[in-house]
Amino acid sequence: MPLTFDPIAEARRNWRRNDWGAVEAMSAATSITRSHQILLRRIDGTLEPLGLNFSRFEALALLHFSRAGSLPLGKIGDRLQVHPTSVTNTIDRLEADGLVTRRPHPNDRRTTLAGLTSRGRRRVQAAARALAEVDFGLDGMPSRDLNKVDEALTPLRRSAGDF
Amino acid sequence: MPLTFDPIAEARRNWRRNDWGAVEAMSAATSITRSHQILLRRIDGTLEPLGLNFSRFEALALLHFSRAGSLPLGKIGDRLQVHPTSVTNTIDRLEADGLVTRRPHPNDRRTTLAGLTSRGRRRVQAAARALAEVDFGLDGMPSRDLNKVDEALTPLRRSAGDF
DNA sequence: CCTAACTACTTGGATATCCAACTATCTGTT
DNA sequence: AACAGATAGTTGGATATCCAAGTAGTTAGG
Repeated sequence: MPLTFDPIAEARRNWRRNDWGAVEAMSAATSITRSHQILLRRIDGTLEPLGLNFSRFEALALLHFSRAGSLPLGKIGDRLQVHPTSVTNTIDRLEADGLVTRRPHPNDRRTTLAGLTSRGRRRVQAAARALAEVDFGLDGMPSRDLNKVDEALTPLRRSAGDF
Repeated sequence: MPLTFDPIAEARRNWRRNDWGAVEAMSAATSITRSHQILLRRIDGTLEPLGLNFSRFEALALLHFSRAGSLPLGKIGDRLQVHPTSVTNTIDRLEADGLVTRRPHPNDRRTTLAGLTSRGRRRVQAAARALAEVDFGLDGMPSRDLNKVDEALTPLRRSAGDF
């Protein structure tokens, strides 16, 4: 059941009334949290018929973009900013679905390479088409606003040491 | 290990090179996803010494703002936009920590009310102070940018039927 | 009334994420 | 050469979320 008021506007009023401070930051953080929730649901919904979710898609896309079509698991974690155990889990699932294969690194026996199968390559391309089709769940947002979001969030990502 | 380049800028180049389309939307969606990840980690880190996470804090704050200091579980789920089972889980934990209590609704025996204990009320106020202290993980972001994010994301939330 | 449809919450099962600890391997210093 | 410390990945344990299904209670139509 949809609300009849903007819950974030309401939260702003409540924070102000209680003198809890940092109203702008609270509001922005809550907006981001809720937007992420909306987007993730739409994106995962789009990918679900393809047997993927956003995490697995991101991993496949990364492999697709790589020269050799394969990368060390650690590299994947660095790029996607997720914990090594999450990479293990993601690649486990992709491997079980026949979309990637694990292979030992030729020079470093600690390292495992994940490589796209041809099935995986076809799948990630289909998934990219599907996501573009629905504008990543952002259809309806003018590209001016998309850029505003992007620009405004770049300093946050930089402050987290992303690059 | 921090990257030496912006992974989203890199993704934009890759999407463009592969003609995958919807570059602006991909970029914004990825920014939001990553920003959410950063914020949630900072916020949960701030709340952890208080025995809370963001979800539990949000539930407590909602109860604090309510007239009676108590709300039906379903109402909490509507406001926080989470699944009923998540509310059950959240309230279970808060109740185990002695911050809320469950009480039957006086008129509708299907309904359970969650109510703040005095411990819970003190806790949520301390948590709000802690979060304001660190500007919700957004410290360093100029409030102009905070407002830009907020404004730009409002149509997305509206499109999801939030209000 | 009484039954069918709806609503509120919980339980059980699946998935995704993180952390701590472990194994295996590599590297740099002595 | 040998060992201490770093690095790569996995396993086990904890938590949070969702969905499907179940239980209990309420409401509205015949």
